[in-house]
Amino acid sequence: MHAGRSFRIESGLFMDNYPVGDLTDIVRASGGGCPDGKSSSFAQESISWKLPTNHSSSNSSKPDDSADVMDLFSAMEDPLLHGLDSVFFNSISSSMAMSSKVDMSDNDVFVPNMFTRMLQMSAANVNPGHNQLPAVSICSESSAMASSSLVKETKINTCSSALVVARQHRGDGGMSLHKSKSCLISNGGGGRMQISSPCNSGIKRSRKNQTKKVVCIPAPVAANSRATGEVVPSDLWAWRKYGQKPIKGSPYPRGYYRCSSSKGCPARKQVERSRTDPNMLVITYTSEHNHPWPTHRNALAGSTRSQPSKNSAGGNSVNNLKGLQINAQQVQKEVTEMETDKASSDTTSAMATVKEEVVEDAQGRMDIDISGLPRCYYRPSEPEEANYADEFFADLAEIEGDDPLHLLLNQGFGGDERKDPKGMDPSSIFDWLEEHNLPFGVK
DNA sequence: CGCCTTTGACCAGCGC
DNA sequence: GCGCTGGTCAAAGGCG
Ligand SMILES: [Zn+2]
Repeated sequence: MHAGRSFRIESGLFMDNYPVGDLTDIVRASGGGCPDGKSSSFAQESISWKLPTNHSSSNSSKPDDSADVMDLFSAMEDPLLHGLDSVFFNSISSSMAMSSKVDMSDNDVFVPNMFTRMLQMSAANVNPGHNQLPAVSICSESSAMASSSLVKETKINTCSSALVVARQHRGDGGMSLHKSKSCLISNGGGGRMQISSPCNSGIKRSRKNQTKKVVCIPAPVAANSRATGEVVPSDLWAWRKYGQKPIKGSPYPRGYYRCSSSKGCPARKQVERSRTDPNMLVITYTSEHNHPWPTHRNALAGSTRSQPSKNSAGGNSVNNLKGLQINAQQVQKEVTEMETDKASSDTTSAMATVKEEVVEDAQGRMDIDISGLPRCYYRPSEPEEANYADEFFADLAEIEGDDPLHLLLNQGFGGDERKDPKGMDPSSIFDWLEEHNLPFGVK
């Protein structure tokens, strides 16, 4: 089986019509700005925040889940995560989100939400027009699926869009990961994504073997709509597009991006629209950055221009910094990191599978990826698993009250549609947070 | 001037 | 070995 990974995501909402093909916008946004010198701050603070891991019985066995979790987070420093972060933000902002479900394989999965509060925050202000709030859920390994306590509790109501983040690291040997089946998400030839477990150590892996993180996010409305030209999801890194190709089976082309922050950086990212739901973007991150966040988004210089005639959706992080806009629309996001190991071949259904794996993994170490989550929010140090989420949110709530976030959110949503579509960049948020001394930094 | 996007060509992996 | 598909390279052109 080769690969055909495909992913099917269904969401209840539809935002705009996206013209086929323009991933560009999306990506661009992703370039997000990084906190300039401040980035260091992230690094310094290690976050101990952890997600509750007992969810599914499978891994429940592990007493030390927490420990694992910790590790996981430690891993978070991974730059890749940053990208996710950004995504997260975008999603948050999403206004329209209705209930959505992500479906990989045949199983429909509903993800619980986290960050609810955040969303809520944004909700009110953000979308005045829409009452519904998007809910975001994160599935970490632990939480992976619905069961995780954390998630559940946090869940907010509103229509939620779900965010799922799963990350899997493969050990080199591959074996480290879980056992067999777990990791895989199978692809169908048709459109499903498959993640296979690294079990096979023997396999040679070339490109495919690289660790990949797949994130599904609702395409920012703005971003998509070229007409309006809006926002694109951005992550904190600067990306440069180096190719685009039509993908078999999908009406939408896939854009290939590489990190432009550092020349030697192997980080890559692929962006494509979900064939099933054009509103969803599937972003695949490959390789990690070999450098710290760009202090300045230099590369950006040109970025903006990227969409000359088309739409200006793309905002570089740079841009973002300036104008922070956050727009998000739906909040459904799914992230899965996996190694591509085709070898694993099991096919199972995707989501379900994924989830399980995640859960399972305790030993394998699928890490949870919170990556999707904004680090900013992670609180350092909290021992209790269950509560993390709540606390976390609580914090958010506080923030909410304060408004900084509001500001950000509002701005974002408010939409400057007019001219600067580019805007929303999570990164900006980070900056903001930093300024305000909000807890953030995960790494 | 620097960086970006676009786009066709080239290369590698995989199935037949 | 061939063809298909996906991923990357590199030239050309554009924008700020
Ligand atoms: Zn990089």
